[in-house]
Amino acid sequence: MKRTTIVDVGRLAGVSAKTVSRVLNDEPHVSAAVKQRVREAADQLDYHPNVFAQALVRRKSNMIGLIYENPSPSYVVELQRGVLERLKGERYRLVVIPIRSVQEHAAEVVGILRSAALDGVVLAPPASDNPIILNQLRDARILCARIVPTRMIEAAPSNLVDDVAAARAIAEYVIELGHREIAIIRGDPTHASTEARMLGYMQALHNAGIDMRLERIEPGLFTFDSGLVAGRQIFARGDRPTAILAQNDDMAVGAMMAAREFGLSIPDDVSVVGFDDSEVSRVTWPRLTTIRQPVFEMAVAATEMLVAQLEGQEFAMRILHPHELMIRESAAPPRA
Amino acid sequence: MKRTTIVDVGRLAGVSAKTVSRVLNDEPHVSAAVKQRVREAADQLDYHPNVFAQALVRRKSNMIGLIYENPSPSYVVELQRGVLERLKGERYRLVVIPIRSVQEHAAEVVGILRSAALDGVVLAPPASDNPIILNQLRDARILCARIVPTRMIEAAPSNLVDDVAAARAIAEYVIELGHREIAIIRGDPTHASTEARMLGYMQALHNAGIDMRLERIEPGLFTFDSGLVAGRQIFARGDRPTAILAQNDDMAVGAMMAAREFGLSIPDDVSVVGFDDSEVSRVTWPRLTTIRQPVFEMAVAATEMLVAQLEGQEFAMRILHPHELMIRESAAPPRA
DNA sequence: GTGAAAGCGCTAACAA
DNA sequence: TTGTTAGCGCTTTCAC
Repeated sequence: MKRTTIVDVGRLAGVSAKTVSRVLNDEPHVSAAVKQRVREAADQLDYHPNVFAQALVRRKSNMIGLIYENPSPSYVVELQRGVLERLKGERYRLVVIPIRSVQEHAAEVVGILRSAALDGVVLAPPASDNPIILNQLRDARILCARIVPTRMIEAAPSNLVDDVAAARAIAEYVIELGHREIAIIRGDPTHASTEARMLGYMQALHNAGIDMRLERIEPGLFTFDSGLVAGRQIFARGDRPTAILAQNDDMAVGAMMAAREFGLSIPDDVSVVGFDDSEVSRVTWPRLTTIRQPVFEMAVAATEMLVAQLEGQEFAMRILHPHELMIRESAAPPRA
Repeated sequence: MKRTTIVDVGRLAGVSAKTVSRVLNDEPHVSAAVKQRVREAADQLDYHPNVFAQALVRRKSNMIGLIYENPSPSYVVELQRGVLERLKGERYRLVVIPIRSVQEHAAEVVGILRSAALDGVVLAPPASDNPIILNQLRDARILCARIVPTRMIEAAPSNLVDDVAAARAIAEYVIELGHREIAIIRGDPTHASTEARMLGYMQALHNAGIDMRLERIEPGLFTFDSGLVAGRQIFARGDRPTAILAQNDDMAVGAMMAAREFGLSIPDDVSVVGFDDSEVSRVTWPRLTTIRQPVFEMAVAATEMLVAQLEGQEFAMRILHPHELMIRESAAPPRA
């Protein structure tokens, strides 16, 4: 029980293997008649090319990877949706490569990629920022495109957002609502966005002449649970803030849950805002005021960059994606 | 700039290519001294095997696919997490293959799989139920393991849940709370679970002597938006039910959102229950009473079955996974 | 426009 | 215990 090969097709069509290869790869210099005979023979035999034989000789696998940490499910979903959207109709396949902690396992990553024999990878943060990964990728000649890197911007195609300005914008919005007693829930400290967003918050607070007290800054990990824990910390203390800035939506939703545990209603007793505009921000009640980061669009764009590179076409080296303040119901002026 | 091959390693170690192959594949009959020399040479040259050459000759790609439709993000996330969990430390890679509509595209699926050259696939519903896909998979000799199939149970390894009993259980719970005016939001009609869950609901209602009125059954698609629409329909009508049974969590959350639009509070004015115990059920407020379907565990088990098949080991042909009623705060006795 | 020969990097089968 | 030979199925020369 052997599988049908190019030779079988050639035999049926009365041509050589090479000619079959030419037809199937749309190479020029084949007569129309032969073309058709070969096509029919291939159909008749239900021929499918052996992708390994092709990959072996072409040195190209037609597989790309998506590398991410998995703190926030909603973020990961958007990311994958974007990559797959761009790959639709393309002959590339997506291999998903979640890394528990990029920080800890950076050195192993390229080994994984090599043995997976990927043509290229889309790097989500914090892998997109990791110099070890970037250098090894370059050495191994694996192409990449990045989502929201903050360092080595020129090293590889990048999809950027202005995290600082975005964070400043949502903080300014909260301040304009009248809040001055504000707590912050930070993201994973190994992600560069965490510091960038922090900086944006601080600028807004500073400009408004608000003194941020250090004990009002809670650590988090971009997960719902970490937001829940941070929220409990915040509400357990005596001097309750009137607003919470969470560095992503999952943590914001966690903080909202904590508020309920303390019998606080949102936004009447406390306002909560998030970051990312992920799916969860639209399905909670009240719906979450947040900053839209076009994660889906960035994933599409990164994949576009990668595919274009692989095909030897022109591609953008960097795209700055706009953010947008999404005003919903989770933030309101503080009680008088 | 050629990549290093087994021959290069052999040359450095002073042995033949075949011996290198033996060492690297942990085959027996190699002296300890040679083994070490080869290992060192491989390290020194930073040798990585060419997986295509291996795949070509072994007829095995070490890649498995996960086939799913993507109605509910929370479901997909659990599914992937489970597969990846089992694959951790294994040399298999995961290729994700979302299908827009299995119903419509069943015939194309196997072409996709063939050209992707996967060793096997994990089939999530409704692909796990699709006879076209199952038959073509068999013909193409692609192994599979299934999650919650309802038909052709013996055709391939299956992970089952008793959807009917589970649905009956949650409906009984709602009835015991005292509800008699109950609306239902159905899932995607192309998924077999939709009918199974329907049946379970009906049994509970019937046993309690409750007459289900057809206009109280709303169609849905397992998505948040479809739940929102269904909820609006339900609340827009004059005779408001006191409880809603939604066939998954995403739709339940949509229905909760609709309730709020109508100024109804949950569970005081209306109880809502879901199905699946997905992440979203724990992050909404009130938290959703639902039926836990061990999606993660089923994905782990299905992957286990698949890997065992691929390795020629023993594997279970069917596992029945338990469901569990998760009582949270979204359902309560109706107002007196 | 078409085909023959060579080889991608590896392993199976056999030989030594 | 180790090496030799012969492919896996395809594409890349380079002839014709």
